[in-house]
Amino acid sequence: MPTPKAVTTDDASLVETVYQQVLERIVAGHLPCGSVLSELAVARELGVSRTPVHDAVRQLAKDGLVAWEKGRRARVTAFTPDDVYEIFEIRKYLEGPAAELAAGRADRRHLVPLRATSVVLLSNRDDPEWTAKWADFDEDFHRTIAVASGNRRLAHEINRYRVIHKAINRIATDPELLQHAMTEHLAILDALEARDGPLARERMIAHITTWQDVFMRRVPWADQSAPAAPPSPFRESKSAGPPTVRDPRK
Amino acid sequence: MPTPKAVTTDDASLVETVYQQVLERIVAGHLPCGSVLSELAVARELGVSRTPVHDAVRQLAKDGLVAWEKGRRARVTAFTPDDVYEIFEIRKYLEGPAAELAAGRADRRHLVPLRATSVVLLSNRDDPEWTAKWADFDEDFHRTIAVASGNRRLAHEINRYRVIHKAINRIATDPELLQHAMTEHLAILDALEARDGPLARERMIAHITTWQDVFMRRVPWADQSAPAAPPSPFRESKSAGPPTVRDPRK
DNA sequence: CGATGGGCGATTGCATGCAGTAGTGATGCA
DNA sequence: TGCATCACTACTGCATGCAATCGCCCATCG
Repeated sequence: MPTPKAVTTDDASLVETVYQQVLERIVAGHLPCGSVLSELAVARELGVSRTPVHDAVRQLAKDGLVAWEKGRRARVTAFTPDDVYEIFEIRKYLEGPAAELAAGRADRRHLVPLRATSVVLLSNRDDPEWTAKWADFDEDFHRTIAVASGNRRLAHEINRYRVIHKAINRIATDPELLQHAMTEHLAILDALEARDGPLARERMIAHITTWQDVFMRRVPWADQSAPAAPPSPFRESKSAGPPTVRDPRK
Repeated sequence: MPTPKAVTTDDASLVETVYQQVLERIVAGHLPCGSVLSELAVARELGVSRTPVHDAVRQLAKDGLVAWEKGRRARVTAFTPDDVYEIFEIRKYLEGPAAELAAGRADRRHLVPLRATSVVLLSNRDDPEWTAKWADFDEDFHRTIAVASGNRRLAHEINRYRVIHKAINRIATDPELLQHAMTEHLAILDALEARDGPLARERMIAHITTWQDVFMRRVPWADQSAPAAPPSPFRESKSAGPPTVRDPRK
């Protein structure tokens, strides 16, 4: 079969397509955390050769979503509580300043659509697809602020961590929680519109902390299928400090 | 020739080896910014096949050191002044908190060697290899603080930006400048040893700002070989804001 | 009955082939 | 003489082959 079955209506390279496909599968919960990621299996499933899959897996490894085992096998990263804590910390370091910058460079073109969408979202609270729409808005919200910061590389880094965030976010279904998050979003928007940088920063950090607490408390990874020692990149690098239980916050 | 000429005394994968080799060449100034990066040429030069080179180039692209052109050609990233500014900003966002965290978790095992090395370095100021040793120390200094932060992912990200930093750092030869940097290093060490987080953070940010200013002022990329519109990743993504000359600082 | 070693299967790393495409140089026309 | 078009070349993307390695399973031994 020289011509594969054309995974999608390709406009980009196959590698990019495979990357997106695998990423989607990880985020969606297929390819559960800790499961081995067989290049051959993925290639067969997507109807492509192993080469682009190989490349895509390496990309995912760079993103920290896939961990190389000591051999040459790749596993979907199983995030430890430490990982989750660290990821949210870094999000604060990145998105806090981004919010502050965005307040200074605030552009109506950025902010107005966000507020409009949020208003719509708050009024149609019994929409059956409300959760999905909320997720879209959340995505849009953080991405817009990142872009509005004016620092393209910062936006790029924030986006990288949003991707990771999506991979560990399987619990955001509690309506009350989402409602609370929406309140925080609006508070941040207020600060942005008022061009109050420090306030925007503070509220963004508080917002991320809220979610950090939620994730750290619910600990959904504890009762996952993963047996005992789930793999994770950035783990085996340093043989230094013991993996002590981390203090909740500074 | 089934067995290539063994680039190095390989212990890791070929891809990793090639990655390091190319990275080194970029940092060293061979493979100047803006030059096309031919997979075939690299493969021939290193005596390996195209496959591992292809993988390595993709990795470098993920790191932002290589930019894909519209076709499928890769070029060594030519950093614009905007890029350099942004990179240093992000370094502040990452290394500032890292310093603060490191102050809180400060471990003698981390700090003592740093101070020892710095003392040696300050006494042998007429060592012919002083500049090289200084660079090593600088590397060690920032990496140690990153690790001492306790946030492994943060350390990883800081390291990523150190790599980029090395790629654009071709001017750090002014002894007076290095001397000044050493002073700042010591000031940061003082704060760390005093376990004063906020002060360490502040001094780290000031330190990075110093270098940011130096890089922005000397503008070494202006008289480089690159003709006019040097390519850079993260550039063509958004068609939004005009690439206005950036304000020096916030 | 549990642990350890050997054999087998599966999978990955690297090399190479093929085809498509972009870049480049030459040539012809205005 | 300058510009546009065309053909050629070279390089990259993807597929596939080969060999090495790793994991797993079973058999044998303590």
